[in-house]
Amino acid sequence: RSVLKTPLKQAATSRSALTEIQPDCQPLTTPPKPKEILPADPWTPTSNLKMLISAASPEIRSREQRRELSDNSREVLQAKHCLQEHLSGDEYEKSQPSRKEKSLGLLCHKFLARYPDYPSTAENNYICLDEVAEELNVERRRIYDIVNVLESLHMVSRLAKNRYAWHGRHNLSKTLQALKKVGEENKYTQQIQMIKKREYEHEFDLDGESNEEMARSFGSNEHSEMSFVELPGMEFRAASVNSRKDKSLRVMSQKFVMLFLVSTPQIVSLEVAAKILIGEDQLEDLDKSKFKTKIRRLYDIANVLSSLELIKKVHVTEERGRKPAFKWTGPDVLPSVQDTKLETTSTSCPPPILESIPSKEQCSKNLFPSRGKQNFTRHPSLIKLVKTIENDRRKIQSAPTSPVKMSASNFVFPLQPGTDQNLSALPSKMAQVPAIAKHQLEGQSKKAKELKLSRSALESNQSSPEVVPKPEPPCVAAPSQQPALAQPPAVCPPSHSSVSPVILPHTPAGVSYAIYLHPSQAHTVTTYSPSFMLQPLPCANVTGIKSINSKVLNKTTTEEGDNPVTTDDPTKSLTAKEGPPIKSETSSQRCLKRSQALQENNLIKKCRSDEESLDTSLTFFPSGYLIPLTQCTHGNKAGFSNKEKAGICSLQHTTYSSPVAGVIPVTASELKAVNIPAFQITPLNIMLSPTSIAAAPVLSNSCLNSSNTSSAQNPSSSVLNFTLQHIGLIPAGVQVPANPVLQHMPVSLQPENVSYSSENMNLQEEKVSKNILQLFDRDGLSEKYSAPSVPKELQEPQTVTENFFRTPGGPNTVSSLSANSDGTDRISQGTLYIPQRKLEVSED
DNA sequence: TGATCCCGCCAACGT
DNA sequence: ACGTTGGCGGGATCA
Repeated sequence: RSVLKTPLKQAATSRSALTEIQPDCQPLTTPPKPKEILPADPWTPTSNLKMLISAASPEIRSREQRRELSDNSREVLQAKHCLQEHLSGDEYEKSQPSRKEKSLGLLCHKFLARYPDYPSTAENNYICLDEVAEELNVERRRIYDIVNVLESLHMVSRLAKNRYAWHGRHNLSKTLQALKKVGEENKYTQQIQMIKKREYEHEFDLDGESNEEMARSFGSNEHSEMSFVELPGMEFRAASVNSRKDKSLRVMSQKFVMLFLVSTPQIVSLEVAAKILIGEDQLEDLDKSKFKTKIRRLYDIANVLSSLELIKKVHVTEERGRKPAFKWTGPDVLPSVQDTKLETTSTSCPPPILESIPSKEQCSKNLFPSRGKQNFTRHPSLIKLVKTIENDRRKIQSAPTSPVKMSASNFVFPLQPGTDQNLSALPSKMAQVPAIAKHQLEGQSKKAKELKLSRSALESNQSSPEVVPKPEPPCVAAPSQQPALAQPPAVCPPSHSSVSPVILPHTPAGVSYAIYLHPSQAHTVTTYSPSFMLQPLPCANVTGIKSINSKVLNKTTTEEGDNPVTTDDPTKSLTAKEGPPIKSETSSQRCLKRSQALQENNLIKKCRSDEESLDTSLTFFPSGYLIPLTQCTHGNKAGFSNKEKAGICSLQHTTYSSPVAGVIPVTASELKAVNIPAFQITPLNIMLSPTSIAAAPVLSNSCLNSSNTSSAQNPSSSVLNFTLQHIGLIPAGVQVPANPVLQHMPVSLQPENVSYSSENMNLQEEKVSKNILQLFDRDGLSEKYSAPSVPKELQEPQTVTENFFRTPGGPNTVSSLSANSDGTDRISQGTLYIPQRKLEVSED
């Protein structure tokens, strides 16, 4: 009896079942907060279907969503109750959700249906886990599963406990690019090949040794540091302590995705994926249970990825049999390029080191220098510091974050006192700024203290702290050749104008850092630094190695056969070392340092951000995370030639030079005060907290200029400035532009959408101004203006693809697959060539 | 049966 | 001390 119940009650039921074990049902699961927002959709047997359908069409989805949101509330609640009552007695076998109805995939669909793929900045894109869980009638645990993988794709980001920000697919392409890069760096392709090869050999007999060897090579390979490609670590905080991190679903998810992006027929079997992922963690004995567990997790991930329509389940039939696998159906990840007009666009793994200016992609690639768990290595004091900071930040964040039941009101600038959004949202409200600012700044002094502390801590930690003369974070990879050139991604807190806030962890020669701006952050984040991420660029290893590898690979191919890979095999050695011995060492060290540096940077950033804004919207990126680089577009080699220039972030360069952003040449001195990150994004949308604004005066100005708006002109700005100055947030001389108007630019303005060609830029510019005008026109702004979907013209090709693949029943790739899978297919990435006997992919 | 993967215990983490 | 996250794997379902 307990079994059959209304869906709603189901949870309860199951719990009761457990009751035997656990008398108290509630206690086990975190008690659902009595949230009122009930499920917008009463669980009807068809609700799932409905959801699915709506999910299928973004338009419909959003429409529905809106509707639902609008009427959720009491009525719904009551309805629900009624429903419950009714149902309770029935024989709802049907509703008895057969397992499938409870599947993660479905749940994910429902989850996704709640949010638009491309949310406008203006909308309220917050996700409250409690609410969601309740509305979807699932335990929170399940929501975490979903959110975690979404997080790995940067589709959401955690704001505070129980709260996430929804970014939708805005960052997707960037993220994927970054992941691809990392995947390439990690040599996933090769690993995959190895595994396949191994399997192949298995067929014959070679297992034993082969395995061992595999393991060995594998191990060495990974050991090369990927162990922790913790790209995923979106969470900084967690980072500080995290222990579970490496196993995290997030990480796994990213890695999993990488596998797809890296492999040629973009099909990955669970088995292979599991092996690789396991291998990474530790090439240990391929423990059966471990393997099994891995597979389980992969299913979880696959389910949500499937819901996102990034992959789809297929079956690969090989001699051995039919193996479950997944095929990438997501957007093609372009190899970078298009944006880098000026630069060399090396598509596939260009050698970072030598590369003068890394393209955006490259940056991403560099993001995750393979490094071991060094991330965890940070100095204790740092950790502590981080924690402190983080905590502080959280507190701050959570406060303003109050539940705002805006669920229904998503859009629009909710004016909540104390929220930066308010500022940004309503220009007219600028008058309120002072008050708000004050409010927000309450903790300022405290923060300042912290900052100090943190800084000191940092310094102490730093073995050889370098003060970066220029706060500019270089987004470009520094040429490895220049050892001395460490690019300090320093972000300096403008307000304090401490010149070199960023003490760069001194990096070993050749290491450069890049700062990546998370596109999504643009809206959420305040101006500057917080939004970016410093990345160490792994320069040393890729280039040379790669070429070597390919060579080797070729060789291997030739030799390919039964012989297990022997040590002699160049491939192996390469794999293991990842380059010439000397180099490898260096590189590893670098990696380490880099990571440390990264962390430090992050810390710094955090501190700053903390200091600067109490704002909830501030988000920091953890070092380990892969963050799509918004615009590392024009690389500038020039910058690297000398140290001074080095200080300037290519990003900035880009930014400033970009028409869109409003080009404002920044002088070194200016740089001090200004911050890079704010760059182009600024024009788009920045939720500025008073503080943050203060922080990036220059930027703002640039933005304004570009938009024809002058900060100075806005009366509000003066108020703001006054306030800020008064409070001491900004130096007297500094002017903070009030450009709230700009903050809520339509999505299309997002950096990622900015095309790099001049024409496009112009286009964008136009668009921007238009938008701006619109903004001005609307006095209220209180209404959500329709979020402009990204104009096709502005979209990158991939985007199109993305859309395309969404089409139900889209092109089936079978045919294309077959092309690749014929016996001759070769691995494009230049890895071991492993004969693949007819691969048949069957879709379900 | 093997492929899937739901469910929820429970530990790490956070406050 | 309690709430939040989320690793993990038993074992139920599905195909």
